[in-house]
Amino acid sequence: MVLKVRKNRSPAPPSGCAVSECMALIAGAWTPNIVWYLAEGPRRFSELRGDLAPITARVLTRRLRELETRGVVTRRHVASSPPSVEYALTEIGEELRPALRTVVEVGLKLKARSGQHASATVASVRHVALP
Amino acid sequence: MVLKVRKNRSPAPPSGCAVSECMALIAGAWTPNIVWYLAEGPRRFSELRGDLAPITARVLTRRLRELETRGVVTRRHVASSPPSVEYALTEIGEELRPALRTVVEVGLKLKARSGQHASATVASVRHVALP
DNA sequence: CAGAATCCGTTACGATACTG
DNA sequence: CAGTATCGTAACGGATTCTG
Repeated sequence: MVLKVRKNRSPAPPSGCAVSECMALIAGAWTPNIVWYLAEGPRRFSELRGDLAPITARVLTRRLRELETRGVVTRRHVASSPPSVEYALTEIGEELRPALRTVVEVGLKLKARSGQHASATVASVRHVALP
Repeated sequence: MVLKVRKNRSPAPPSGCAVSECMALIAGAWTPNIVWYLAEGPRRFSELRGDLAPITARVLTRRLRELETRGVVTRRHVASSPPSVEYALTEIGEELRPALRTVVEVGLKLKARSGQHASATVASVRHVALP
């Protein structure tokens, strides 16, 4: 399951806007998903790759680096064999959880009530374990 | 002030993901801002254009149509002179407010503590009236 | 006023191959 | 395992022009 935020690209985005820059935290098709999975605890790179199904290493790396730069996640080398890297939410990063939860709840609500194949839709909602 | 969610484009995004589709609600560089401003009450097209500063009519229209389709906002023709169109959040759309508020709060927190030009940054935060 | 239509630059993301 | 390098594509958004 993926927590994608689609279509948020902005080639020449509006600047000088405080709120915009805040939303940039969860910008990217995969970013919210990454936060979502990290909310369940620290996780290694390869584990995240597995969680996020078809994501490519390239994208995952980029998003994690960005989140690290912004202070949302931490990156830690683990001296195991083979060596791995562990990512975790920072204290402030954790605060994004309720926000994501809310958006997902609203999304599910809208999905359910947009009638038609509502039942089918709801049925197709795989384990959306709200953290 | 703009509430942009940047970099969320996805030319060939991961599909079949419930959570992804939920986050798609606030996808787009301007979408969160639109919701943000509509949270203060119904608003006409031209008013939103003014609120969202440099946004183009084309983009605003697209995002509003999308939000309308998803059931986040309503569109209503007003028979005034000149005629105008009024947009408003739906009941469910209103529920996105706390989520946006949270993200903005976290963003401001991170911005403030990422040191360096922190004071300058904080000072430059114009009226971020959390609705 | 509220938009639709066109053209176009930018870039997030995917796919693939390669490295320490 | 955890990336990095290159290439190609889709679509977001900006600018401009035109219409009901």
